[in-house]
Amino acid sequence: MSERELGFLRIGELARRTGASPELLRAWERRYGLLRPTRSQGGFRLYTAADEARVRRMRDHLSHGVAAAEAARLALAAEAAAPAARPPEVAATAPLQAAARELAAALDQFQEEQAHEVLDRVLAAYRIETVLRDLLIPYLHDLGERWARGEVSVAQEHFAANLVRGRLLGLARGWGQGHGPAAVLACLPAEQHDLGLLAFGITLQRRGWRIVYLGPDTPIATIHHAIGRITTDLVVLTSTVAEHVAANADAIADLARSTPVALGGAGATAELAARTGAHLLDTDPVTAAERIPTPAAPRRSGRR
Amino acid sequence: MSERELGFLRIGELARRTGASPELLRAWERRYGLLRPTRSQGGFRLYTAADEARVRRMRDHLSHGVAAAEAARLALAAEAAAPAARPPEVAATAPLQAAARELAAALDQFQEEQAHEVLDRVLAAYRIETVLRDLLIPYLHDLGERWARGEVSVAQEHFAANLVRGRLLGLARGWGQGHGPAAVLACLPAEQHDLGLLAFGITLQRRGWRIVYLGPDTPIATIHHAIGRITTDLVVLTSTVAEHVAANADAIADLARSTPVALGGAGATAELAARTGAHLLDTDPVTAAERIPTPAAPRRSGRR
Amino acid sequence: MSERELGFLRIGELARRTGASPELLRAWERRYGLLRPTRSQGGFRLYTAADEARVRRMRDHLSHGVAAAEAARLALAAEAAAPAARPPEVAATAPLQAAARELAAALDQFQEEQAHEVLDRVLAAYRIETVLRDLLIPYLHDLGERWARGEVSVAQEHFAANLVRGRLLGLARGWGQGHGPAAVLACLPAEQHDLGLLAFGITLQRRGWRIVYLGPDTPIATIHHAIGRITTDLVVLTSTVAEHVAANADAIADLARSTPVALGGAGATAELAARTGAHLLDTDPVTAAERIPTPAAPRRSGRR
DNA sequence: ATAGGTTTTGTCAAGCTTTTGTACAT
DNA sequence: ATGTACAAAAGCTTGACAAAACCTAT
Repeated sequence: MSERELGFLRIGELARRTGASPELLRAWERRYGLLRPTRSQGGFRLYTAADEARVRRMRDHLSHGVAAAEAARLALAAEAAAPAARPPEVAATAPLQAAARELAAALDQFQEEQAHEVLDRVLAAYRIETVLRDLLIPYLHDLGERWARGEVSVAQEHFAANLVRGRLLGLARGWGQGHGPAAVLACLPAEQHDLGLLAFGITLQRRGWRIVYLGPDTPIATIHHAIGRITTDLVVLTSTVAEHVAANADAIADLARSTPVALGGAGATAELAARTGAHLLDTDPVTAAERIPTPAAPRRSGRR
Repeated sequence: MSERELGFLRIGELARRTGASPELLRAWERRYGLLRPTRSQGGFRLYTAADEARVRRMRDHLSHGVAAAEAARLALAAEAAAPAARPPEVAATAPLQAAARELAAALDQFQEEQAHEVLDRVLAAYRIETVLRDLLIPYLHDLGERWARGEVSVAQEHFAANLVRGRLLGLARGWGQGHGPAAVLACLPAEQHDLGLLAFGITLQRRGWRIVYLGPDTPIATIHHAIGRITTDLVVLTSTVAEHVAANADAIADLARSTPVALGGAGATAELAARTGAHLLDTDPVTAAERIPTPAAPRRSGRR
Repeated sequence: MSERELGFLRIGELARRTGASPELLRAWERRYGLLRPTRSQGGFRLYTAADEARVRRMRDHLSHGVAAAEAARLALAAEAAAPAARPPEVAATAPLQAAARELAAALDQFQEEQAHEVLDRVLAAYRIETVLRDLLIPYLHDLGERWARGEVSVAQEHFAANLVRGRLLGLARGWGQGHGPAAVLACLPAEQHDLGLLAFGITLQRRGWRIVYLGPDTPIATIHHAIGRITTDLVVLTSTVAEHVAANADAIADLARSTPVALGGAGATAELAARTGAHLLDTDPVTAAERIPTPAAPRRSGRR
């Protein structure tokens, strides 16, 4: 199970690899449903690597004296449990919370594949905004708290954050194209946490905005430079530390005189917003983005 | 060292593991009720890991000089009853009816965002089966009736149906994976309504089945082709028009001779089911899927 | 006797280097498409180093007991994976072609999981527009042609189309929200092929539009109803059959008098577009969507 | 503990089809 | 170079068989 062996095996090769005769493999299929190969155009059985693993488990159980029918049952059952492909009725009441627990469990164990699997499933079933607001942001919040309490190592936190960042960046792809109003997004100097800002940007983009993303630790001067080159309808700045916001208050105020500025993150207080003339974002990033009004909606005609 | 023992052992292997002869194990069962094995289809005793532990305790007592009858009593007494916690079932459908009204209002107005928002909320709180049976299927039914009465335009109906289809296909993602029994799902020729069939498939998948989905307007002949490539345990065909079922009755009967076939949708009548040798699905798709028995193990052995 | 064929090998030399006879190499090309040599002026096959490597992989798989058809598939698929790992984009479509082959192989075999795996991998590496234009649309086109030639059964076609539709509808989720211009999308009456229209809609949405999707087989009259309820900037109609367009020409012309209409699909001809006063979409759906101008771009603030 | 019968499970065979490397004619 | 043909190898299905393992009852 090392590499991406997407290929199919025919029965002879499977037999050779597992040490079970073709006749026996067919009997196991017929009697216990151990294998369910697809067929070639001409009807030959085609097996996958997963099938090979299952036969191995079967043989293993047999060598331990388990009767064939039971060995097959066990070999099959191992699959229902291991890949959490099917959330086994745990917490049937709140599927999304169950998914959050699954995600946490996978990431705590450095199980990249299973984490992606959970995210794939959830993204297929829910709107992105919901996944961000009700799954990923609470998860990241919880992760941060567990890290603060020492329940999670730096390695686990980094692993999880980077995996989530990768997914968010994937969702963000192409967010700068289109014709809507444009927002410039940046973390204030010294601020490294950009996941909330990414969620904000994704939500905003899905409401018709174009996003110019400057990311963590951005000097205010850089923002001036960006604004000079792009018609900008909104600048969004975030920081988790109020002191860092305060340290940049004058520059922010200066910026806010020429362009609408919104201030978010745990370090953004009402007092600082008032002082800088910025708009305060005081809810979760998704809700905050949904509340941003669209500037000067174009009046369209139905008549031509 | 622990989960391998989830399987059953036959008497020979139990004897080998515990050092007690099969005859002795049977005698202990008969005389002291030490063991209460389940039986295989053919009558073989099947023991669990708990049985193995009990035999070990028995032998242990015996080696300490305790008389057999007393040893058995002790070995049995050691077992304490561990009551299993039962997950509470949430079943209040009143909020779902409210959600159905919200959904209808949103879709009637071509409000995609609100419709998705309702569905996200409901899916986050209820089991998928519940959402399908108590929200979406009633909603679609109602939509159809309003369309027939001319209260809803084709545009509204198309818009709503396509949005719901998108959500259902999202929930369906990955339903072909796994190693459970496989069902091939298709609408009969000329039939375009596949939403009920999607709901059926999603429910069936969550009960361990694999789904191969062929969708609307599928010629019967092509199902033979699919079956030739996939080990198929069930074929499900639906149509809303009895005449369309009747027009294909011979082909369905032919199919039913080689594979179990179930017939659903408003066009599936008891008479047609009897005529074609198909199983009739005469409830809502979710309930119908829940009633499909899982083929425990392919019991196709050639006994005579 | 010949020009210097820089870096190219002829079949004899390739045979000598790889140990496969020329006849065998030709058979592999014919049966599995393993090689696609360019030709010399006189018709000789000219192979590259990549071809040689591919033959080596093929032989390697064969020596491991993999059947020839599978060995070829793997040898080809290896090309899809390797370059995809590298930083992406820049219109290198060769890996996408390989991915298309992988996708075709998976879907032909009703392998849902592997098909999703290919799509996940590609979507993680490329822009959606690129995946649509260079992978999915060519794939669907090819699928249609193979179906017409009888190389693919209706079951395979249905299965593939429904899986792709599920992915597209997933990508489309939320396309009706936001504040951009709105487009109403529909297939003309009798038209069931909506995948191209979905691709069109997704592209348009990513450029800032809002989409109202009515889907297959939509009566023109009902579009009026939708337009009456939504401020509509564009109506897009498609059909693969010119006769169906012609049959609705008057209604389309009527519609086009009050709202901009674009006409796409294989059934949309310049003549019909001219007759109905509709705009002709005569490229692939993605390119067509990218060429749609945004109506009356709002002049945004950013006072300077 | 033994006898007599049943179930389970690995193996085999007959008759036919598909796959695949190689050969040959044009 | 192309296309067709061919035959060996590998597979398929159905049906059957026998040894091992297990049953009950005496």
